[in-house]
Amino acid sequence: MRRSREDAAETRRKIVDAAARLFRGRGIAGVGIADVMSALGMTVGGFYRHFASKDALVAEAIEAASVETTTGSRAFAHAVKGKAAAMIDGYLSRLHRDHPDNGCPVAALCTDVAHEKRATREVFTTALRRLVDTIAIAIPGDTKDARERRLFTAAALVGALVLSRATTDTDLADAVLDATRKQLRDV
Amino acid sequence: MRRSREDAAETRRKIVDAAARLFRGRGIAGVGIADVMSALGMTVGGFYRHFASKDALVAEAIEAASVETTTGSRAFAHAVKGKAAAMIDGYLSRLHRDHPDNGCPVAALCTDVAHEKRATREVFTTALRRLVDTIAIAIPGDTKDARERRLFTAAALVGALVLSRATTDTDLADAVLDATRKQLRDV
DNA sequence: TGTACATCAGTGAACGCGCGTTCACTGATGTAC
DNA sequence: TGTACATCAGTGAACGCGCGTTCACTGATGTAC
Repeated sequence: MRRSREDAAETRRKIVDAAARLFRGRGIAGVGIADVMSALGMTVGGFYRHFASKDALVAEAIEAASVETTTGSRAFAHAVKGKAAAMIDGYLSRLHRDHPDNGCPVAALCTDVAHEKRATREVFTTALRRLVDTIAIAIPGDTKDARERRLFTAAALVGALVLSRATTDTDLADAVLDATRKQLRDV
Repeated sequence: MRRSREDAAETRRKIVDAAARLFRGRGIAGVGIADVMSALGMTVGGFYRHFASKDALVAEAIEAASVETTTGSRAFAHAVKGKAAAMIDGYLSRLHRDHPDNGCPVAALCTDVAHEKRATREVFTTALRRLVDTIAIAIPGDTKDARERRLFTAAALVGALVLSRATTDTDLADAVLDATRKQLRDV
């Protein structure tokens, strides 16, 4: 039956939130519309009152996850002006590694997204820029070197997290995180 | 009809080669058994004379791609003793970025693999070790710092390549590659 | 060396399943008067 | 403010499609004598 506009808007928000969590945790191909809707205790049919397609949801979920993780006081967003160490430690923490569903969407979906439609990849590109902007709080400056160090830091952070998650050898997984944390601080 | 043992062995090799190329290029979920077999001009049925399942093929394809890219004179394998620059330049080249199907399987499949079966993830872990061993030709030494720099370099290389591939903004994609190349050389 | 039979690589159709999407329907909400 | 009607959020089943896997079959290859 019909729901009030506020209820409908809240349902939409809940769909995006659940999708953002599920896609990061199990990959884009690993999550179906039915999974997302049943996470809210709803059935599939209702989904298409809110979104035109799964692709549209994927794009919005990445955007939401990106904003959520880089603004406010979430996870690695503990970026302190001119102090890169705190942000690096947060991003490369075991907590962040072990909870991808709640973490950086750039790290969680970077190879998944390579095979998605252009619109989705553009949202991902915006998410990457947002990550680099967050790093800029810790590594400020308008010099060429500062800009390069931000991009370099982004690459090292994402690479280390992704490799640490993919590895079954827990010693190696921890070593990648520790080595990257230490070396990045010295740069 | 039945083929000779040599023919059969060659077919098996061709299946692994085609799979290694296709999985890297289009992702594990993006490639079906029919795609792999039709790349050889064969039909699906024959596949199961050689492999027990798609999972088994995935594992073997990753292994093959890993060996192929880290030994001999392929792509980024131009590692020169004590000279990291050549290897870094090769790995972070536009050629490598624009041809994932022929490149490092660790970079091509790092988030895909996170949602695969344990056996596949173990093969991936071996591939990561092999990448670090290749880096060890350029960055040798048994000190703690040398070991850390190898893991750090692996993270930065993989992260930069993956981000450069995922980004739609070609300026940003190139900048990530260039910045990482430059910064890694200074470490 | 030659012959009869067993083996098995590859074919092509079929099966079962899951997934994205559609649709007729329900009944509460929103709106026009 | 009250009433009659239109709207539309959500249901649950169905559709179409692609994919991994199976299977009966074919005929060349390998083997036993």
